[in-house]
Amino acid sequence: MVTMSDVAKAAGVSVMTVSNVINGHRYVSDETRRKVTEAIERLGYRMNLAARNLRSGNTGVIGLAVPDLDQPYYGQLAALLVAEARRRGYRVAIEQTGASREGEAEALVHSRLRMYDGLIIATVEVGDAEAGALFADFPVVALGERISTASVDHVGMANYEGARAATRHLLEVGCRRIASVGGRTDGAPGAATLRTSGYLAALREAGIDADERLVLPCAFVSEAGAAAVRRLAADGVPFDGVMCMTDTIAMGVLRGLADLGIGVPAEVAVIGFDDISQATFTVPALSTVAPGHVEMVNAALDMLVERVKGTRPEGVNRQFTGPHRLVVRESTRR
Amino acid sequence: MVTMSDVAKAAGVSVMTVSNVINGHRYVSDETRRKVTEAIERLGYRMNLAARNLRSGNTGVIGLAVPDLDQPYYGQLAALLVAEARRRGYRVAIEQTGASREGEAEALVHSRLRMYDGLIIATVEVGDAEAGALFADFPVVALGERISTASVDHVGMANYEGARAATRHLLEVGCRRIASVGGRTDGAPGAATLRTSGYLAALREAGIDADERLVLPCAFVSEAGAAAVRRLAADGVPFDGVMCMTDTIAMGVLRGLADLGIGVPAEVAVIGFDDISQATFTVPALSTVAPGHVEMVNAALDMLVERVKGTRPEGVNRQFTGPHRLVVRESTRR
DNA sequence: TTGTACGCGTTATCAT
DNA sequence: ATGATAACGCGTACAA
Repeated sequence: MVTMSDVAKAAGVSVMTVSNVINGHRYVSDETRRKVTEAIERLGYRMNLAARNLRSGNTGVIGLAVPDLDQPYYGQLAALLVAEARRRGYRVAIEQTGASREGEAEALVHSRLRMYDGLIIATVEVGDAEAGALFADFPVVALGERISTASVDHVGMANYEGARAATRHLLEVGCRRIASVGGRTDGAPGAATLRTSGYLAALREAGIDADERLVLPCAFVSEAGAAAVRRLAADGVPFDGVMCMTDTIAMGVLRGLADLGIGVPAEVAVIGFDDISQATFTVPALSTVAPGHVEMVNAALDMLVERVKGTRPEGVNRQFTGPHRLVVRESTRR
Repeated sequence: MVTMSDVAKAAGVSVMTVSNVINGHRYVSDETRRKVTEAIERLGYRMNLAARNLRSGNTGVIGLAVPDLDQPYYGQLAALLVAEARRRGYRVAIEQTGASREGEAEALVHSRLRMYDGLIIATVEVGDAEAGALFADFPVVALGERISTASVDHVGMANYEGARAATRHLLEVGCRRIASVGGRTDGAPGAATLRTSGYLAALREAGIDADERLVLPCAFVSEAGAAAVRRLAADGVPFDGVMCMTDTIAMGVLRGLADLGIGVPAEVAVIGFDDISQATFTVPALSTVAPGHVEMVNAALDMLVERVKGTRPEGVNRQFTGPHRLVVRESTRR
C-alpha cells in the first residue's frame, strides 16, 4: 500500500509537503508541487480515508435510513438525496429499516459508531422515548411524521393540507361517497392519521357525513390497495371516489377497480399522494398530491450539515414543512 | 468522546482486555468481562470504526454504483443488495453514475480511495479500456453487460435467452408482427443489443422475416416507450405484439397503447423484461422475463467477498449468469 | 517554504 | 488470563 511517506520519499520532500499539496493548505512552490504530483501519479498513491477520518473525526458520509428502497417513494427520495448530498461533498450510505422499530433503532446506533457524520432517518416506528435517548449528541434529521417532540430537527410534509386538497378536488369533480384507502382514525402517530384528518376535514367542510365503512386502514403497498377495493365491492358499500394515502396504494386500487370492471374516472375517481414518477404512466394516469420532495431533501440536508459542522447551537431545533401541490391527471378528470 | 482507554481506566484493566472483551478474541475471566461490560454500559462507550478500519485495513462497506436509484429496476436491485450485504456483515454506500462514463469512472476512483472494501458496479458505459486501467488491484464485480473482457468478475443475466423466450411466447399466443421497443441492431455493447438478438433469433426460428421498422431504439424509460408506440401508429406500421427491452419501457408502452385506444392483449400483446414489482399492478398486468435477481445479487456478493478476503487468486475471474423465467400475466394472455 | 514529532483509537505481538 | 508497546496513515502544532 502506497502511503504519503512513500510519496514524500520518492519526491524528495517531507510528508507535510505532500499533505499540503493534496489539500492545498499552504503555499508550496510550483516546482515542489510538480514533483509531488508526479510522484503521486507514478506510484499510484491514493489517500487513505480511514486515516484521515480517524484524524479529523469525520467521515464525509451521511447515513440514510429508509424502510425499504424497493418502494418507489423511498427509491426516489434516496435518488434525490444521494444526488444533492453529493453536490455538498457528502456520500450516502443507505440502511433499510424494514419499517421496524428494531431496524430504526439499529440504524441510529450504527451511525453513532461514527460511521457517518450524521443520519437522515425516515421514521415510521421509532417514537419519542427512543428518539430522546438515541438522538442525544448526534446529528440526526427525522424525515416523516413519527417524531412529535421538538427534540430533533424535523422535515415533514403537508399531510393534512395535501389530503384535504385532494379530497376537496374529488368533491369538486362530483364525488359524494369517497373512500379513504390506507386511512386510519385510531390516532396512531404517522402520515396515515394526519392525511385521514385532512380527508375528514374536507368532507366536513362540504357538509358530508363521513361513513366509517369508507375508511380502510391498510399497509402502504399496492397489494393492500387492490384488496381494499375488492372488499368494499364485496361488502356492497357504494363509493364513487377513492382518496389513497399513497400512490403505491393507488396503483393497487386502480388495479383492483380494473379487476372489478369499474371505470376510472367515469364511475369512480381516484387520487393518490406522493407523486411518484410512475403516476404518470398508470392507466389511467394518476392524479395525486406532490409533496415537494426537492424542497424536503434540501431542507433536510441543510439542517444536517449545519449540525455536522456545529454551526447551530445545541437544543435549538428546526422544523420544515414541504409545500404541497395538487397534480390533476386522468384518474379524476371528468 | 469515550475511548477504549477511558473504559479500561474505569474498569481497572488494560485497553487490550477491553478490546478482547468486545471482540471475544481471547479468554477473559467472567469477573473481568463483567467489570468491562459494566464500564462500557455506564460510560456509553461506542467503538470508533475509523480507528478500527485504519488498523485493520478495511471498512466493512461495499460500494454500489448504479445509474439511477429512481429507476425501479435499480431501486429493487439496491434493496436486495443492501439486505443481502447486511446479512454478510457489510454495509452499502450507493453512488449514482447517471449512466455516464464520467460517473462510472469516478465511482471506481472513489472506491479505490479505500472508502469501500469493494465495489459492485452496474456498468452501462464504462468499456474495456477504462475497465482494465481502473479495476486493477481493487475488488470489483461488474453487474450488467458492458464489460466484455474477462478482466473482472462479472454477473450477467440471460439477455439473449430471456428475450428469445419472451418473443417465442408472443408468437405462441398468435402474434406475427412483433415490435421490439428499446431494441437496437447497431451492435452497441449492452443489454439492448443482446436482447434484440434473442428477439431476432425467435423470429427467425419461427420463419418470420424481421421488419426493421419494428425495431425501435429508445432510452430505457417509460416516456420513450409511450413515444415509440405512438410513432409506430402515426407511421401506419401494423403490429400485433410488443417485446419491450425493460418493464419500465413496457409501462410506457401500455400507457401509449391506452392513449391510442388499442386493446391489450386483444389487439396487441405486450411483454417486458426485468420483472419489477410494479409489473403486477399495471392494467393489464404485465407479462415479463424474471432475470433471477436474487441469484444475481448473491453471486455478485459471493464474488466480491471472495476478492475482499483474498480467498481467490489474482487473475482468475468468474462469470455468473442468472437464470431466467418467463412470467405470464394478463398482457399476453389470450 | 519545509520538516519533526506526536496523537487520533484500535488491534497484533510478545511478554508476563 | 492479562498487560505493555508498537504500529496503522494522516494532520497539526511548532520549530527551523
